[in-house]
Amino acid sequence: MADGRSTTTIRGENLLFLTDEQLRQGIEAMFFAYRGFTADPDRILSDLAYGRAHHRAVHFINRAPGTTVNNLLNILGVTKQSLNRVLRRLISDGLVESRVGKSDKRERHLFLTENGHMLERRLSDAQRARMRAAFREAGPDAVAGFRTVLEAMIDKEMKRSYINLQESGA
Amino acid sequence: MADGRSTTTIRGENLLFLTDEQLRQGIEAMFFAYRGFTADPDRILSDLAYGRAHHRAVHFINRAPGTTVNNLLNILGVTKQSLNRVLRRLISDGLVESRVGKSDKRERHLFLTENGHMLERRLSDAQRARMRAAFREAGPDAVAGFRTVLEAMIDKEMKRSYINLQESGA
DNA sequence: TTGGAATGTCAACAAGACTGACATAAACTA
DNA sequence: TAGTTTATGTCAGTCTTGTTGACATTCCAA
Repeated sequence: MADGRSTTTIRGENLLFLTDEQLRQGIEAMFFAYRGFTADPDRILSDLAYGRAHHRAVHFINRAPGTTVNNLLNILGVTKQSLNRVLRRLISDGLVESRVGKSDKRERHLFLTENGHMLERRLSDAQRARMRAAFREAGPDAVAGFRTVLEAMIDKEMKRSYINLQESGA
Repeated sequence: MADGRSTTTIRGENLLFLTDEQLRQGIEAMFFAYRGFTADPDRILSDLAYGRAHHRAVHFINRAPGTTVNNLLNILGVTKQSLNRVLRRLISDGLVESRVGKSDKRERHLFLTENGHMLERRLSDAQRARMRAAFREAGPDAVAGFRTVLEAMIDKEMKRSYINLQESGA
């Protein structure tokens, strides 16, 4: 399992891409790439004294306008106390609006304000720019593979949230 | 730039994979996949009251035994004070050994102890298991694309650290 | 030999995650 | 209708991990 050669060939297939060495390289690529992935938004956020938590909230509220706090909680995978601190700030700063639900008045539906949309745009433009450059450099086939592997790596528990989001966006 | 169709075709190429919609999907896949990527080690770490910072330190000390604190700093991209706290704990817990440099006594060279190696193995086994499952499911061509895109996403500043590491491991 | 640069340590603080306890309002249900 | 569950918010306290500032030690070069 850990000698790096145990899965070289099984039933005649060439499984060299499953060696521990290849997996280690994948792990390190993931580590460094994620740093790059967050670097540009992080710079914008730190100027505003916001953090990644605010970025995530703004991103998903933009993606699913009117989402409830509870739904956002499930997507972000944090506690309500943690999310609440972030939302409170975004609301008091006028970036997010919270509306009491019509059918169920316990729920709060979340929307970006005009200013919220402006920040979301700034952040996603920066993040997309790097992703676009990477996609262009790698080419369409590599991009397809990238997506395939990432989706296979998503936790089963989160897969539904991810799929719902993708479907709603198409 | 943001309407999702502006880069559809340039010079006759089919650049549909560079639309804002495709980029957004890549961004969300990256977000959810990274959560999966860290989930298994995180569970092990929380039992031991360690965090991701400890995992990262143990990983890279294992990859480059005898590395100096300064070198580790560059790889991890945190301040020396932040790393120091993590290292102090790992050293006092007997997972990492720090040896004063022979030629330059200001430097500390870092090594995993027997126990350090055991923890590293537990963590990387867990992380590799998920990566292996994803790789196997996606197949070798997708894995190649995955690596290509990730490497194109790494910050220029960090590219050298990444390359050095990859070369040292081959 | 002395002053600056490199390296590492300690202290204090902040963001953002966590748990636990509790309050409120609304919805559901027996 | 009374009691329970659900959704949300808040307070308090803790932990990890990032930050800056201050400082000690060591090395090297002017």
